[in-house]
Amino acid sequence: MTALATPLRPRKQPVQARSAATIEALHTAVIQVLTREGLSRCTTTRIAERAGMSVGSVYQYYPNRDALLAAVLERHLSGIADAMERVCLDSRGLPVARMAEALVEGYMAAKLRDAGESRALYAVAGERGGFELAARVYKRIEAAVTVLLATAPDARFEDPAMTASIALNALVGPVRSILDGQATPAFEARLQGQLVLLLTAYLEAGRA
Amino acid sequence: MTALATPLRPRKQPVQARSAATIEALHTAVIQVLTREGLSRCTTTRIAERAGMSVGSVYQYYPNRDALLAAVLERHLSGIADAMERVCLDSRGLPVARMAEALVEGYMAAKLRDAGESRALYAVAGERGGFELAARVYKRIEAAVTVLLATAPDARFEDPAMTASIALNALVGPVRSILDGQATPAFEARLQGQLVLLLTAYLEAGRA
DNA sequence: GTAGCATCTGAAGAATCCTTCAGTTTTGGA
DNA sequence: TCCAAAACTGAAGGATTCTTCAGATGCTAC
Repeated sequence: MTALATPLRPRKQPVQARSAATIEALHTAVIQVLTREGLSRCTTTRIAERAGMSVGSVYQYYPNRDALLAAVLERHLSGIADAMERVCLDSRGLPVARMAEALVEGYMAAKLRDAGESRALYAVAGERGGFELAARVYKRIEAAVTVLLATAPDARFEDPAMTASIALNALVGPVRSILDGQATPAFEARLQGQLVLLLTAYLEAGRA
Repeated sequence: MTALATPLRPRKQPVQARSAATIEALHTAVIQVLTREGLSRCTTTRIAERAGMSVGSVYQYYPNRDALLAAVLERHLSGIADAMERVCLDSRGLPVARMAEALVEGYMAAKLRDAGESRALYAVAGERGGFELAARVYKRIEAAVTVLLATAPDARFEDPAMTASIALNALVGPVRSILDGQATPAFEARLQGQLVLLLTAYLEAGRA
């Protein structure tokens, strides 16, 4: 809610190799505790125990619990954004139908790669700096998609930024619904087809 | 996570008029504390204080904090579902383009009517019974939309249930993005137009 | 091999929180 | 008017949690 930017930053950078491993263990422990216990029981003690270290070590790298959770969320979201930016670069100049395909496949792949992680972090994204963090990362992706749309040979959009925003956000809900309920690969495939249809129809209908 | 159905139920029904008022005050207090303090600081004491009553009173109606939060969330979601079911009834037999309009307008109206409430409850929906509760309510809406789609004179869908699910979930993301960032009414209107375009294009493209 | 920095440990203080319950106040009907 | 049931009160027990810090341990460069 308030400006918690500074105290949400990590505390120090790893110097030796083992500390990098510690941070890694910490991050995966967060995911595990989150899925097994839920956000409210995702406590520093439990995280440390799961990571096989002492509570004190946690505070060596993060000034408080929220900073740790924010770091894990940020890494996750950054990964998604990286993947999407790559997709956008690789799809420049394609017809919009192909862009739709690429965007859907890229987003689904990125989110479903570590389904557990994605699922677990939804709760974190709904609190504290989570909102702002997620919003910032989505802006990144939106910007990339906006640029991408401008390169389409078979379409020109009146307001590419808004089109990009709608297109992206339209994927969020359906993909999350897969993650919440557990879907079979077969169902996922059908759903991917439907999402491609959704985006393609929207993009083709929306060109000026 | 685990089966907490029973202890999440309210504890007793109001008999006198004042107790109904108490419950009402409790619910609005939850929303207020939620928006002002966030989920983790949305404590029984703070809620009671905000509602102008003693902590004990809270436990007269709800067996625990989670049950109270679940009740508030349930009422909110039920309201959305009611509105959407009404929209579906009122739109039977219309061409799919009109259905798309009605669905978008109905959903946006329902969610934005109490924007603060919607915003506040996203956090609650991401924890505990929130998942299941939200899933259940969305199933209700999906069912209504599925039935609605079958009445379209200008389209027949191969898998109406999936089409309904995609269409609905596609609205979730964009509308939430409005709620998170604060949007001007002008922007909301433009966005509504885009969502109508999105749904219309999808439904018209998806008819068998 | 050893000095010195990097990491780790984990008990303990301080702060909340959830929930209960014995007792008080209010209400509505007889 | 009066009383039994309904509501409400709020201090206190029991349980967690977050965070710190003084000391132990591991690593690496010299």
